[in-house]
Amino acid sequence: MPKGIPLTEEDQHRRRHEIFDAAVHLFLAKGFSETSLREIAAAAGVGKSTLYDYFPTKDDILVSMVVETITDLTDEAQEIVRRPLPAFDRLRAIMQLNLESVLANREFYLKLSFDVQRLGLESQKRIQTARHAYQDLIRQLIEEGVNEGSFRPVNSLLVARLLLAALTPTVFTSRPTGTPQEMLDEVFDMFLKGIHN
Amino acid sequence: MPKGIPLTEEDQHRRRHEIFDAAVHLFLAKGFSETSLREIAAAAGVGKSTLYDYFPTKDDILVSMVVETITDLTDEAQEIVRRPLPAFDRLRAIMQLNLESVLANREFYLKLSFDVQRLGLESQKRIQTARHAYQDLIRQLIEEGVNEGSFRPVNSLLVARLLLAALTPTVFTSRPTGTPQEMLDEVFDMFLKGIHN
DNA sequence: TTATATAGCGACCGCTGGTCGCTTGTCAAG
DNA sequence: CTTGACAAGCGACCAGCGGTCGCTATATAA
Repeated sequence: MPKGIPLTEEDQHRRRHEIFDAAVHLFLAKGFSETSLREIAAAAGVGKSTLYDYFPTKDDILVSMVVETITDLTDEAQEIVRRPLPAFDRLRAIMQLNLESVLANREFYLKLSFDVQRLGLESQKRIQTARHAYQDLIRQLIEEGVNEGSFRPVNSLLVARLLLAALTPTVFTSRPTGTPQEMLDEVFDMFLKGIHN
Repeated sequence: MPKGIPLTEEDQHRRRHEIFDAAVHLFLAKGFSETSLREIAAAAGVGKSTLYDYFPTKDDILVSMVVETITDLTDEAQEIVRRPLPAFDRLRAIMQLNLESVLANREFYLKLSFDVQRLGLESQKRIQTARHAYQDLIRQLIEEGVNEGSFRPVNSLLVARLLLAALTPTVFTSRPTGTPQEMLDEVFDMFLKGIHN
């Protein structure tokens, strides 16, 4: 409905979120590139070009979605980091949280995480920033563990990235070796003790 | 050039390879989805629909490329497996080989490995088969190590997948902690000894 | 000479993400 | 009350995509 009166900022946000939700729903159900802007517009109950009043490109909707997901996870992890527990237990708890997040966002990881990789440079940077914040949380935790003396003096950033890189492909495999929980336990055990005798 | 005489099987293969090479070249230079069939046809010096006489779809060209890459790597790894060395040394050599392959196919991993994830089910299966063969090589090596007593009794398939899953994201990161070789060494060390004190 | 089969092609199809100029509706100024 | 400016929304339109189809040209076989 065309209106002559400018939308309040709150209205704009609400509208934007309506479109966002419709898009996310479709992305998760059908995948990113299989969802057309025409479908998003129809689902959100607006015209196609109205989308462009709220998001500069289709990619941008995906970027917002990814950043939001990572940011939410980071916030929850931050809470764990603050607990008065040994680094080891907190690291364990964060990995558990991450597993649960991955499982809860199963469709996202299966259907959309790859689309993220082919976004433009600027989009990548926005996502990278969010991801680095999360990585740094874990990195810092590992450093605490090293200082506590409970971890060997490892390269904390590399280990943080390894841990995170291990989780998704471990859980979403065509040849699982157990339940996701069991696999996480094994992975964590591996990271702690290594495979060497 | 239209001809009434059927191509010999060898001619067909040669033609197919011309198209394949042109496509691979463009894929690596520009990316998969940024390369159009019209460009491939032009580069190969044939008409657009002639492509379809040699490849059923655009995706299929990518699948062939991926399978070929994995198969080549598997063959080289197979050679290492056969060496009369302790499992540990052979595992190390294979990881080194893998690193070199990843670095040699840098463009492929950076630009194309994500496109692979959104191929159709049938394409995925063809690639999976090739990848599983490679995984199983490493899995078997780890089992040998376990039997030798040099490795703890770990879940060999899970560890094989972890090793492979760790390599690419470790080497191709926006925050490297050293040269690829140094990072591989650290990763390998981590897998062997773990982070625990 | 005719019939048949092959190799190759480009016009064409439905679809995509993105753009542009038009319409509609409201407020502010004269 | 009229008019002008402007916000908001829209759908026709664009170039380009992967893929299809029916036609042409050519060579062999009968």
